Amino acid sequence: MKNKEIAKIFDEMGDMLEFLGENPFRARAYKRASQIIYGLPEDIENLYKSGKLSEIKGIGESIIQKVGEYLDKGKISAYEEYRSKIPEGLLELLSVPYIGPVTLRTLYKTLHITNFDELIKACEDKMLRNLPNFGPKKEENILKGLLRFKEQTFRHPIGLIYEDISKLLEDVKKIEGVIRAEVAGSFRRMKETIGDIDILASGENPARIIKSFTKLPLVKEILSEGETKSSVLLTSGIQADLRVVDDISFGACLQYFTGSKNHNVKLRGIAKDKGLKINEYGVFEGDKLIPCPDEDIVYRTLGLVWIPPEMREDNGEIELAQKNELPELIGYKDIKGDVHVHSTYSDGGETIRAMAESAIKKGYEYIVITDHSQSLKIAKGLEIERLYKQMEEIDKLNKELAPFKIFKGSEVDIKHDGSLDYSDEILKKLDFVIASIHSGFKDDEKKITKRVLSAMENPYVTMIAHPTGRIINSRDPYNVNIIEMCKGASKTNTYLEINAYFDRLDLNDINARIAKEYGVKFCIGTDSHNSIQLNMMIYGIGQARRAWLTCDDIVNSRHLKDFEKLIRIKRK
DNA sequence: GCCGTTTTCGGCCCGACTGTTTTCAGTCG
Repeated sequence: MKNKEIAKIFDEMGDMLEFLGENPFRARAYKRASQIIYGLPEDIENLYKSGKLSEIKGIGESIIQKVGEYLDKGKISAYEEYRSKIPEGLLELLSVPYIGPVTLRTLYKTLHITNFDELIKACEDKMLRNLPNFGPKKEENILKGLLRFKEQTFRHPIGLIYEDISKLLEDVKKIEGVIRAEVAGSFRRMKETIGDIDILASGENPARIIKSFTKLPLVKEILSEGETKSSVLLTSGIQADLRVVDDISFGACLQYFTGSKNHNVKLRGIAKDKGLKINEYGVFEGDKLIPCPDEDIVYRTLGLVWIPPEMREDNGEIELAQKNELPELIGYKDIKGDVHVHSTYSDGGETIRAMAESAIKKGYEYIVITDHSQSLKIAKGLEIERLYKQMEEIDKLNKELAPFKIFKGSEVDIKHDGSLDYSDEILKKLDFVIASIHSGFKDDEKKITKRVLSAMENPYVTMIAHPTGRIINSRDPYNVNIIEMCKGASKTNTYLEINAYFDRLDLNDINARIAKEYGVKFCIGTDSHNSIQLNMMIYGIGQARRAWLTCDDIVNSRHLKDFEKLIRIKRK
């Protein structure tokens, strides 16, 4: 599937046009097309061939022609032409704070800057301050931005900063004069990674609230401080922004700062068509303010129903909200049990009993213990003897802990030839078999897809875990053909996992949405190796909500009895 | 470059903050 690579080219073309000083709306059109293509729940090649690409808003004649050119020849001549005009690596500087297209163009044309190191040197040599519209302060900021950029090139996985953010929010809520406070931005949309933290507060005397905010213990450096808005750098190195408004504008402001940008741009377009104007203070009819203390009023005023934040990416959710046809997403409390849990039998840190008791405390009805299989020596994979011993222990515990149920499972390796790490005779004895790839990540598409497909053909395999193997900020997905995998899963009634572990979150939102189109059902599993990690379930649910999944799609949102039936469905 | 039951041309979201200016350009979200 070439969606991602094509999206990347159009994104870059947008940057190039901006840099070259072309019509900014043309640049934006490319970027928009890029985002649309990136989020497509279907293979772009199919859409192109069936002529359905032209039905998508934001994709016009010129983009379609270029998509065709890429599918045909593997490159786009317009892109190649722009690229020949711009030094390699120069556009990376657009990601540096304080450097936009205009600044970069000036730097390139006057000082002939073409990369990161040259720009650092120019700043240190004080070469920037005498350029038109530059000064010492701007030079200093750019240097700071460069150093910050060098330190922190990755976005933060949501699971790593969730607790920090919750703590910061608590601190903001305690500031004198604050009436309400919420975290907005990509955090509220439950994106798998977070760039910076957006906090929104309402209260009287915003300037005083801003002042208190900049003095919170977590704050390392103040980047900007105004009457209603401030940006700071936290001790953890993450940027946090606070915006303070009157309580009557809280809903409008929360809507506005939750984004995404594309979602908001479209909403504003709708407002405009209705003769209204939206900004962070509310909806305006001429000069008349329609107060929006709560977010749903913004949507209602525009003739829409309220849209869950996780869906706000302008991927079709606005059109559904206009028709009141939004799916009822799985809720954060709808999961009835965890299907991917390790114990001390393999590489987990706690006993089966400890994990089960923690699950009971969370209100779960069941868990599936899925320790590694024999050949994964590095993780103390279970030889058959120990697997039997584990089964006995689970039987005993189940008598004691009923009606809570521990299912006997295993995370079984898919070997290089596509066979599984236990024989069918053994697998038959388990309630829930996870098959997953832990080796041969570099296999080509054909081979790795075949491995996964043949695992799914096995009647005892219940689910494929972390189906693309990617690790956020660390390992690219292996080259499995998503569409073939989805077809296979659907055909064989094999579930696909949404792995909730903070740096996996795999399937991700886009792939899970594609899978749903093919009729695939899912389980969300935390891959926990200790009881605290059971809490990561929320990140998996967030990813599922971003994929528009409902309880009907998620097998472990079912109560024990139904779940038990659904995990046996293949064996009949 | 995209879009349009008012338009096939002329629009394209909107405001805060900073640093440079002396009324505004650039960046950011």
